[in-house]
Amino acid sequence: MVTIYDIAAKAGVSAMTVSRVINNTGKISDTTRAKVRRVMEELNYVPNHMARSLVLQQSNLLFLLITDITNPFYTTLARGAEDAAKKHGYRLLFGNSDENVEKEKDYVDTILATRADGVLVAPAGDPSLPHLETLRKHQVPFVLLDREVPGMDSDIVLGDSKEGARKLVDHLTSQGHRRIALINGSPYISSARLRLEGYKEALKLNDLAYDESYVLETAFEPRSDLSEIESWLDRMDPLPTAIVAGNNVLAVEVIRTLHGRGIRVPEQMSLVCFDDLGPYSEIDPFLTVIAQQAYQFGYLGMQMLVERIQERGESGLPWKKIVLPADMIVRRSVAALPLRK
Amino acid sequence: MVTIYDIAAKAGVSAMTVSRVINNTGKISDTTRAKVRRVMEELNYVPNHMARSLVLQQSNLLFLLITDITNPFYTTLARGAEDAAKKHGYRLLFGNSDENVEKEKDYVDTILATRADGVLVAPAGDPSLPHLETLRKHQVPFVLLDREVPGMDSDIVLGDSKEGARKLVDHLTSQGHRRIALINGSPYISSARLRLEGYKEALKLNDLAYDESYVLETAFEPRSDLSEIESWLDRMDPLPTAIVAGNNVLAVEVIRTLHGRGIRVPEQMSLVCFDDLGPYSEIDPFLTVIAQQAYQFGYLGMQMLVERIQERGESGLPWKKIVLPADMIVRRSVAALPLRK
DNA sequence: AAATATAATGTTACCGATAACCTTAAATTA
DNA sequence: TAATTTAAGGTTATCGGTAACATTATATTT
Repeated sequence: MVTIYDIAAKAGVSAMTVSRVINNTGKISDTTRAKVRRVMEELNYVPNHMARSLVLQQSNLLFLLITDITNPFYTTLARGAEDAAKKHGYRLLFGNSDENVEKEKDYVDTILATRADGVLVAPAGDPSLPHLETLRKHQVPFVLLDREVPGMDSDIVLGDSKEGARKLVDHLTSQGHRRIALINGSPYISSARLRLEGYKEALKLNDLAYDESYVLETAFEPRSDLSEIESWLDRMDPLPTAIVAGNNVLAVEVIRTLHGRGIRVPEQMSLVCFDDLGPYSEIDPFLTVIAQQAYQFGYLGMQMLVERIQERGESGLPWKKIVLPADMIVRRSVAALPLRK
Repeated sequence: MVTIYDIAAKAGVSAMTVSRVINNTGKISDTTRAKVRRVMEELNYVPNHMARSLVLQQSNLLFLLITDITNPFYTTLARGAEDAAKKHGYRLLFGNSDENVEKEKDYVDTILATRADGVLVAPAGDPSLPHLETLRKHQVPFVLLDREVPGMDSDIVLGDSKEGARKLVDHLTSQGHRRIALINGSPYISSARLRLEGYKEALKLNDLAYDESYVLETAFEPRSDLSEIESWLDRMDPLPTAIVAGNNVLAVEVIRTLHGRGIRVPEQMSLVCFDDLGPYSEIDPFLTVIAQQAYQFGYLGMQMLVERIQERGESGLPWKKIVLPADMIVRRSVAALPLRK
């Protein structure tokens, strides 16, 4: 590896002069600058980021931790974060925790070890608390995305999950549905809890009874094993006429399972969910969804993060919380039921 | 930031002893080890990865550079790479170049600067050559994914693009199609070139004339502006009865454009493409595709990369090339045409 | 002409860790 | 008992940069 000392020797100057040329600091004669530049090109010099960060005590690196890299919600969010980071001159790297608290911990270690200047975290869930505490303890600025973690105050960008769930249920009841089931993520994830709450509230407001057997709490990330959904469907008697899915992944798995049983959507079962399916929903605009503004989650979150970093912990501004609206897109996955009674 | 010197002072030992405890090297008494460990926990010590890498001359970090983080092909590939990296005890970070050679250069700089131990690269295209040369010059082991770059030999994982294109065209002709158009990625991308070649060859074998106006060479990544596709459709006279799309993104854009014109797929236009739409194709198995084994691209590529790294450039084994088969999944996006003449 | 300022560069110490070598006391062997 | 191992730990130099201070020659001011 070529170092500034190699450059210095070949150019007949001191290492410090090379450093000055690289960083455009101090006073350097044009002759020397040109000479050093030439030698740098000749030897293909690349600065050693680690040595630099070590002495400067900052890395200029930012991280984005997402929980499911195959989910269009998070990849769109990533694009937003990327654009905002670039705008502010930061480098952004991604990590994928796979909704797995262990992997998340590994990434937090990597983040601390590489002395990242800040992190955007979509936490795996409530059990992420210790990781966030670690970040806080080490004074790494972070902004949470999509999910709150009880016990941890911070800047955060959220979607209006409760309102979203209410809208979905209201839409279903407006189409005549009265037996409405919910398949949701883990109760250790704040957004899942709020969606359940919104669901319950909307049922009550529509004079519908809450039936525990109509609710399945499982995982937000894709599973190859659909048996949990299968047995849930077996358990419900009578079957609901409509299902609310806590996110896009669950919606897809429900559809797969239903298709396996020859149940068609929406003819025999209506379905709505949170989060769109990415650009691919355009092929066949089918699912009625709460289309969260994924790109904004990333973009606004990154903006808050950069502000925090640049403020350098001096002022201790209060934590900011952005709640993005839950907009419903009505498409074709809900059947209108004949009014009964 | 807590350092080993803080630990050492508080534990009443030397920094070297702390280092030994951390790395489980040398001989340390149980008493001392326990004492050091306790202090480390008390002070929430996290090793400084940069200082460590600086002296060890290796970072234990691997990178994966993809060109479109919103494309399920690449995210699935990323999952494969991740799993393989984890299996070998490496940390993996992601970068997204957005099919943009400039951004790709930034990432290459980051990679060099952080002294990554190796990189998995899906290159943006032929103009990526200088970046790869930079990596080579700095002796960073890398494995190419999905695309060849003329002028650069290396380990590589490819799909059988030519064969894939032939299969798609053959399938279309077998259904009676004789006017078959192609929308493809940039000719500066090897896979796009091979797909065009396969398309031409298959036309010839089927006794169909090659008509230049039936081919549109554009970009593989999503564009908000569909006017290029619009004017291509305007230009073709008569319209083709079927379109081959060079990847999933293009297929989606074609569908959007066609829908905008009230042209239905497959009733009025048949459509096939490379790469599946991720889990979401399961909702409505619609598009007939060449389903490349995205996960294997990442998994096998990572395996080759790790082998290269561990071999440490000593033996200079010949470059390895893995060509994954092009398997077609026939679904419903192709209409059977009545036989004419 | 002497005093002072300034441009251009060099020297030294340090960031946080580890390798390589060194020291010391206790344990083992001859 | 003297000689030799061994266990347990310390010292020093180094990785590749940069901040802070020092130096030198030239230019400017009085």
